[in-house]
Amino acid sequence: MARKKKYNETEVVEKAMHLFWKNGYETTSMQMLEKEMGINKFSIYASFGNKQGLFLESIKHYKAQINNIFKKLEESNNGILDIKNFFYDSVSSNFNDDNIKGCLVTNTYNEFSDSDDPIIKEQMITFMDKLKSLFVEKLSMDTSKSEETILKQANFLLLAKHGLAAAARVNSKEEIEDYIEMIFKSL
Amino acid sequence: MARKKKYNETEVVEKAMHLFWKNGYETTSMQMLEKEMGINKFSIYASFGNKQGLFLESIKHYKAQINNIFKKLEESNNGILDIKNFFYDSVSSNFNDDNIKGCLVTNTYNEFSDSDDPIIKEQMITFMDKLKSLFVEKLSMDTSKSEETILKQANFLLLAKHGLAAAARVNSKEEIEDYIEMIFKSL
DNA sequence: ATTATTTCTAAACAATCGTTTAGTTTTGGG
DNA sequence: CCCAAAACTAAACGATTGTTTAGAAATAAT
Repeated sequence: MARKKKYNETEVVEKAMHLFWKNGYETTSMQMLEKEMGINKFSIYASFGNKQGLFLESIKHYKAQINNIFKKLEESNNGILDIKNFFYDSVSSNFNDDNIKGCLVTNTYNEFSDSDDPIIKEQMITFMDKLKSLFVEKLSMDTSKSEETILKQANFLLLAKHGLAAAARVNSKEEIEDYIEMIFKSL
Repeated sequence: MARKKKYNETEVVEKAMHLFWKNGYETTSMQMLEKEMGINKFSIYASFGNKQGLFLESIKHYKAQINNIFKKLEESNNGILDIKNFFYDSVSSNFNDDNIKGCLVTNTYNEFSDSDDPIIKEQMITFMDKLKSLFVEKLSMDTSKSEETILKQANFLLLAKHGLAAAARVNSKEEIEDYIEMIFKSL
């Protein structure tokens, strides 16, 4: 019927994701996105509506990308050890690529902690809730633990993961690894 | 010789500090600062040069304000327990005032982690270095610990403090307190 | 080949950013 | 009293933000 797009939408979303990941939502301008994605502003708006639409699509893409880490956590059966491996897996991308800073979801959670964008906020909460219930499930494998202990430890792990993502933005690999080891010494 | 200022500089800096604390540097606009400080843009520029000057003055004010927490940590002699109390003291302001989000220095550290503003960055590094050496000093009071263990634990505590400041932005008092207790279980 | 439809280029949009400037008001010293 | 110096008000600055629009280029179906 008409002309065909010269770009692949998932490809340009991935490039946008990396930019948001590195700089955060507000700091990333449409101008930067244009350059990084290699397409015109018009095309961005045609494909994703607006900046927020592109951002939400980037987060979706991010979640899909780290889904294999989650799957590994879900499918294994070694209790706390699985969580520890999950922590290591979560930061591994930070050491392979200098352009990556922490966890995109956690970064966004921090950036919008006092904002009131309901759509973005909901994305964050569901992510965190899923993580927490996974921790509870893993910890429950140790039948000697009381329900109260499990909830406390799950909370601890969630905050520790939150802190890990923050630390991964500025600290070295060695510091991060020492940190993870220490976290699991107390459990 | 001439007219006198109608405002007190330290008073307006304190108000600016709270705004930066809550929103971060970039998100806080001169317009918001005008309103919060109760003075005109012209007066802000006359007193502090520019936005960055006002921000640096806000950080100075922040450091002076939490200096008593540092002093308490320095002057006491109960080793690790002092550090634990320091952690509690560090987040206490978050529970008294809803307008406060985490630690201003840590927030700034995160916001500018990949920026290259040398002045602001140096402010952050000196703060973190001071904290680390204080941790080392406290941990060294336990003579049974090897130097390697001390350095590892100091690193852990620094990252934990970093994570705590991040968590204090979004988590509840109970979650924070559980987190602190868990941190010190492993030491 | 023509036509309808969609993509693209490029310019412009209003709003806001940090900053500056011109002009008025206040005030203390001669 | 008067004048000079500083502090105020308020408007404007150029640059950049996210978003929209007008028109040219391209393509599939008739």
